[in-house]
Amino acid sequence: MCPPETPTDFIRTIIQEDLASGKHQSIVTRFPPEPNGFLHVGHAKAICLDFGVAEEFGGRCHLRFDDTNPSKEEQLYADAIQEDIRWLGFDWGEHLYHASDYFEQLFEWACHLIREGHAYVDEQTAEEMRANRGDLNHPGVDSPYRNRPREESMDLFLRMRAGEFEDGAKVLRARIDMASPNLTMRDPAIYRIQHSPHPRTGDQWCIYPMYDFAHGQSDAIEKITHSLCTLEFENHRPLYDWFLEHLPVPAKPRQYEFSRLNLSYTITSKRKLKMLVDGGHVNGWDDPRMPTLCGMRRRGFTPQSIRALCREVGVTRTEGTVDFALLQSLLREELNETAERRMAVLNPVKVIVENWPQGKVEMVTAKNHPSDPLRGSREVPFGGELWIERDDFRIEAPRKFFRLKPGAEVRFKYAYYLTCTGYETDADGEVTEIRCTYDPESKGGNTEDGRKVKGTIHWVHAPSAAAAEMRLYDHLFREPNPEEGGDFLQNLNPDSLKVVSAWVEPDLAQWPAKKAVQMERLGYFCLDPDSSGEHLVFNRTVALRDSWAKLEKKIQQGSAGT
RNA sequence: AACCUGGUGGUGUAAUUGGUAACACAUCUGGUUUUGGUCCAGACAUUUCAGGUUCAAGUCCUGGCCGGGUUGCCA
Repeated sequence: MCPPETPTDFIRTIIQEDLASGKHQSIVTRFPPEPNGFLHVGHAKAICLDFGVAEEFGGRCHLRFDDTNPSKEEQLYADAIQEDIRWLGFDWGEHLYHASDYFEQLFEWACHLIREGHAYVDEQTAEEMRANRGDLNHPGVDSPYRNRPREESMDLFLRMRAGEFEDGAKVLRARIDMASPNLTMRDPAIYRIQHSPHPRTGDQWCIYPMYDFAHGQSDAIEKITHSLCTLEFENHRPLYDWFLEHLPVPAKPRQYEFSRLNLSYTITSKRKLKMLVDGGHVNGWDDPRMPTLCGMRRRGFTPQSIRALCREVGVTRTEGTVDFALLQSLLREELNETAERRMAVLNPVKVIVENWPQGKVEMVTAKNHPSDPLRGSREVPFGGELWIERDDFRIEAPRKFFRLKPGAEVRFKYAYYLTCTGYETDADGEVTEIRCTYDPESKGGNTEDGRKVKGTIHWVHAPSAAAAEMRLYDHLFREPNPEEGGDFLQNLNPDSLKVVSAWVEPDLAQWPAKKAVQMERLGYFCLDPDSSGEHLVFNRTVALRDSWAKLEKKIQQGSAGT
């Protein structure tokens, strides 16, 4: 067990110093999603940081929706976002806010800028603005409207609000420096005309503030002390500070940037995720293969494992890609402790026990957890007709294959030792039935003579088994970097979802939703919402480590070479 | 090419602020095991390069090299 380590990183160091120096009595952070899509693992890192530091330092964290672009935002997303944050285990208490709560104040501040000569209404088209902005190597050119009288800008801005102009006809710009080497400082647009109803303010407004004009001021209004965001906003920090300096704001929050989370085999671009959904490459935003929090939840990932991932990767300014295997490892670490064991056969082949008394069914005792006796045990039916994994039997087995093969004796876990006496095949050579004899002296899975039986396999009693659909997942992309080659859609893994018909032990027929289970030797599973009393559906959250698969591959390569 | 920014094992982080590279994942070796799981033991880097300061440099200085971001009326 790992001790409860308190993470330390450059942001926490800054906060500690600010607290120690008395710059702040307590800290306030915020998580500011735009309600235009679903949250994904990348957001989880920001959420863990924003809410995490607030918790650690006894401050608070606000949930604030950055709802400044009504043409893209919907209440549906805002609701889903709240559900996802709560699921991760964080709580904003009373502190739910919206940038739209501040529209009136923001508007006043825009007027203030105009009055001070720090903003003007531009009438250039978007194309003209772009052309006159210059580029990386050339300074921009002043707009012909840049030096118009303040009164004129004020009049126009008021009329913009009054709805006199069409979308895009005019725009309010901050008057900063068209020659700034930082492109975001070249007279950025701060208000645009958009005649679309807002989910919260309805048709009250037809002009909306841009992100840059809303974010820092919202932070100031809420007295945010540390405004944490990802690296792509670094270039915006001078503008963030510029507004705070030129406006009569009640506080001077500071922005700090950290690098976003990248996971191998995963994309976390809202736009591209949407392409996967719209293109039918996945079955919706909560498809268990999606890196969305709702998808991961459905797949069976736990909030703890995602939080553990965020703790492990830390907070820095260096950009990199975290191995997806780390998340899986953390998940297994947790589930190994918490999940009870059950048995299921995914790719069944029949076993007939020749010397088993006709029609007899015997209950054997199986532990619910291998190392935790407190989890108890259950009685599982065993008999003369069983299902085992096709893969646990070989007619001709490679060296070191410890499972069933002609003449070999293996342990049927918790039941008996069985020895393979023969098998049947169909016209294609496919094994249709395996015949065995059992040793009556081996009940429970051991004998008094103490003889060694290396192989142990799982099984399900055929007559009492329940049918279940098992959905087995693999990476959505076959390349660690989905962008490899330039087009992520070309790298989709055609085998990312495999659906199989399985047999499961009777107990699984009433398995509770949301409860993780380890199917012995196969992996961790959970019930899918598609499941019904009639039709069981399980998702494999993550497979167990499989060192045999590696060994076998090596054996094959070795024999191929000789 | 301008501005901003980053560079420590395969990957992600750490290193008492100048004192001789630590942790996790991954990989590989062994051992235990009624899950080829778990668990246990071990292996794997001269810190982007070149100089310099110093008794001592991943940490400081100088100069290269390489990577990322920025030219929305998106956030």
